[in-house]
Amino acid sequence: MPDAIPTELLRTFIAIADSGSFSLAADQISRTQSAVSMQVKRLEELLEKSLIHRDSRNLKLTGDGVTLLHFARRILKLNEEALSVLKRPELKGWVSIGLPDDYAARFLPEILANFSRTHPRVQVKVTCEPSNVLLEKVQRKDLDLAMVSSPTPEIENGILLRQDPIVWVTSERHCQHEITPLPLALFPDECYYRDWTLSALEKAGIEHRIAYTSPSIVGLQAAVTAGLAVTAINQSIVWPGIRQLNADEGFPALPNASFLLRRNPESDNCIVDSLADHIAKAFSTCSEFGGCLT
Amino acid sequence: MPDAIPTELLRTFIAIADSGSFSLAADQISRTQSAVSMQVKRLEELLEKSLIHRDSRNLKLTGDGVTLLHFARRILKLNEEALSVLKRPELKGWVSIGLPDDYAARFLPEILANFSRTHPRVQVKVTCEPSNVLLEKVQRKDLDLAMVSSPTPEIENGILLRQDPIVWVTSERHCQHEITPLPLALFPDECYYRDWTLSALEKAGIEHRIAYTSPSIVGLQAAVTAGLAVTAINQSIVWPGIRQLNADEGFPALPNASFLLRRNPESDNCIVDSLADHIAKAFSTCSEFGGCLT
DNA sequence: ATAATCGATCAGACAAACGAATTGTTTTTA
DNA sequence: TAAAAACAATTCGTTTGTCTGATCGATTAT
Repeated sequence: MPDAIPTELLRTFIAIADSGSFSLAADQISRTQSAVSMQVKRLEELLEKSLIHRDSRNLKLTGDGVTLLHFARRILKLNEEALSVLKRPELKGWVSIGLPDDYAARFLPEILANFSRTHPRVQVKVTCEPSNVLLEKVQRKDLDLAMVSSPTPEIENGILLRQDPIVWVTSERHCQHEITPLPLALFPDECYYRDWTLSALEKAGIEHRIAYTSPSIVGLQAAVTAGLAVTAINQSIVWPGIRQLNADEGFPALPNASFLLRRNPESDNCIVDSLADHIAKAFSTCSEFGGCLT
Repeated sequence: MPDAIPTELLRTFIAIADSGSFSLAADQISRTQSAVSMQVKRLEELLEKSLIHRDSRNLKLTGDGVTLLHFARRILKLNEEALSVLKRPELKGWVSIGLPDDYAARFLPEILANFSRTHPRVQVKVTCEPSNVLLEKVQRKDLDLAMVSSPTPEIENGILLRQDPIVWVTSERHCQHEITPLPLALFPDECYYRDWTLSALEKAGIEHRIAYTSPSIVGLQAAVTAGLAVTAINQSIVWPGIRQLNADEGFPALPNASFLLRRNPESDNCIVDSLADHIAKAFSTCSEFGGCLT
């Protein structure tokens, strides 16, 4: 049942670590030197550890001190972030974003829920199209933002959200992947994956046939889950009822894809900034999306 | 220049959100109801926002309240973690870990630095071998832990540290990757990659020759950086002076690999736990390793 | 040797926060 | 419908904690 560490004490501790002196830290936090000294004492008593080694002239953090400093910085950073989020003025307006429907189903609900909670007056227009169509729309300035799958991890005005390998998947309860010729469920035309999938199979010399096509992921999901065909999808959208096929089951490797956020440089208003930041942060910090929550 | 939010207020706020009542929250934090009420008032004045909507009978968080609650939980979690880390008893003893030398160079310095700071009395024995050799050593109980590259993301007694695609790399300043036959730098024998690399090239019908072999990654680094050959390595150990080759440059896709931490179930002492936790946490929270810092 | 700097410590002052009691409102029970 | 109970807001008096300012001892620079 440990007590919580008061934020003030941590702030002071950081000031000391940064300035290397109690007196300078005192200036920094607008307190007297004696106040700083007493705060350190309180902190050390609370943790029952020596944190700062006071030898003649120079201060030095102990091992525990260094450990605490890491935590202190993270805690204060969160604290400041909370304040800046809560203090920022309310945004009003709209922003347009596009992403493939498979990704939309997987990521959009959480992203939009959180975003619209912090920005209730912002309207988000969502467009679902294949990645290449979306990129064209961004070029033509029909979209502010696009979340796209790409064969390269870097594109102009784009930031990497996550590595997203393409994997073979089959039904959990069927063995379609052992049938010859291999029955495939594919997108019709525009999609990279179609080409990648087919050429990978050809190079590997695996006989196959296109058993099912659908312009939307929902169709492919149905076909694969029902055991009509196998397909290749981004790993991040693997859904319940299917399983990933490993290299040792004889399937050829597929290119590594990346999931990117592409920004229209023309639309430089703060609402677009805000949504772009929100998405980037979601992917770097949310465990659901492959990051971590801390 | 925002003030910091006192930890106490956040703790109270969480208690209210969890219990749904000021009075219950008061019990939970061992204060009176009036104290809770006043703390909420202080919090709302500090943030200049209404946080809790008091309508008849039921409390409900406002949008800002929900936002704050997220931050509050994260901050308090960090706070508790800091306390538990600093309060835990000092461990003494040793633990053995193995990992391929390329990963060792990339990840071990930071991991060991942090670990030995928090556990100065623990000695870590490090062994560098190819992944398959390490797995054998874990079987034979010669190692407590092993960090290995694997073609599958799941193995017995193992946890996934990160997806780690295998990628083609060439010198930043040379064009070895355009030469026919393609000059390769490879590990001698034991390594998966050697087989994967060669068979991928054969399937793709790309003429190649082994121009250079080395049992250690240092040798491959030298050969590739100097522009003597190209090779395939895990993406996470890409080093300065080389660049990744993309699918559109005609190179065949390679299997997706995973970077795993394998544990010897026999060695169940708390020192091993401690190092294993430390490594897992480093990969899930440290941006250097592909996670995030928060 | 003297002055200056630094952190620890003490005493007094002040303000912040608390507990207990009270009020007003709403919901539940009789 | 009245009474009781539950809940949060508020007030008041008190305590507690934290700050300032002064002083002390130790170390270093002049």
